[in-house]
Amino acid sequence: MARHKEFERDEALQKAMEVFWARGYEATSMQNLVEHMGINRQSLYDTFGDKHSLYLEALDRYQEVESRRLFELLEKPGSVKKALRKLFTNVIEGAFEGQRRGCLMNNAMSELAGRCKATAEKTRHNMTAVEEAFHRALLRGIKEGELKDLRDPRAVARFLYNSFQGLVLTAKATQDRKTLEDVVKVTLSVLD
Amino acid sequence: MARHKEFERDEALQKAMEVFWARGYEATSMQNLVEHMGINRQSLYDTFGDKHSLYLEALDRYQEVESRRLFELLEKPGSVKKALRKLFTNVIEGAFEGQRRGCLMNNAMSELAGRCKATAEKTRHNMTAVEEAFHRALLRGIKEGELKDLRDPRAVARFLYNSFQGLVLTAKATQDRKTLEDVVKVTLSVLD
DNA sequence: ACTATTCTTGACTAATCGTTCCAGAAAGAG
DNA sequence: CTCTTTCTGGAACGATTAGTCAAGAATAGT
Repeated sequence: MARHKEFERDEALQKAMEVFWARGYEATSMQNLVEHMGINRQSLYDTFGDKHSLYLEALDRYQEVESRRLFELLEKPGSVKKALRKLFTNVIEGAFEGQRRGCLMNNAMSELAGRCKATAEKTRHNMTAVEEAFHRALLRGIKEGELKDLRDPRAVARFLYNSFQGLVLTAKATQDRKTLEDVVKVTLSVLD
Repeated sequence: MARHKEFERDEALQKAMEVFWARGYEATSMQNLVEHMGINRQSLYDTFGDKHSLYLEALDRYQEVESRRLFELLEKPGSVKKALRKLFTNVIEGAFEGQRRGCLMNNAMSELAGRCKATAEKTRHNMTAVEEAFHRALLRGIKEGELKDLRDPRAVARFLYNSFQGLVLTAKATQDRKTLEDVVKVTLSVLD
């Protein structure tokens, strides 16, 4: 047969994801991708197809990697409330790191979901996954007696998802810690 | 002297705003703008400078027009809760109109605020204005006896802003009315 | 070693990007 | 009318865009 690839597909995809994450879809050029991914232009096209296909694959990878992180945090034994607070606090901390790239799914939703069906599909899938994770966490908190018996845990899970995405966005515009902490405070007060 | 402009500056700016609103900054080309604004390419540059300056002016115009609309809705005599519900419901309805362009400030925050100081500044200004409007509405509701004595109206106002922006975003990804209504239901339950 | 396949490389499309230039048409002031 | 200014339209700018081509280097199986 023939020779093997000289790069790891997953590593290259990871790099591509980071570029899209930081710059968005339109503002990212193939030249940017070639440079950051560290692979050749032709290899890029051979391996991932065109820019749009690569973007969609990057969304998939983000979904796998970042969702798993979220699931682990929420499913770890211990206080559900503390886990949720940790999650929201992480977003606040993100506002003070240099990049302020937000969340790739959030960005995709804003930039492309309105005019690209595939993107809308993937962000919707992400939404249900996150909502589901919140829902499971809430049910666990109730079962373990930490949370009061919420009237509608499904609605609260959706509410948490919404506030979470809102916070990611708000943290792009303001660096005022008090503002962001106020949001988290009131959001989580729904659980009391 | 010389001849007058053959177009209304404000009308042209309005058109430009609509294009940026629907397509975002990067995805909008000067060609798009020329076509939709209905003015000549050169006139565009003479009147508004370059693309970026035009975008910033479009943000200003959005701020003026849409904020006034928001203020009027919230300051109109009558139930504050109903006004808030109306505001959030409007966002839900927006999810079922063809365009799904969201909110220009929201889009700007997501696409540019992370890497453009001027945009960050303008979106931050918008945030404080909206937060302020929510705050005034809450105080009015309390004074008029409609709302209970919230512990921290400032924090609740920020929370409402955050949920509002979150909803605008969420409505880009999902068309499931129940999901969006669940979010509004729990969000507004904070006032009970 | 030979051959078949595939990877890598950099030059190369054609189109589009934001922006500018220029010539001429239009219109107010004298 | 003339003069002066401004608006208009199209052509053009160089840079960059996404994507392709062709040729050589590398490595597998035989």
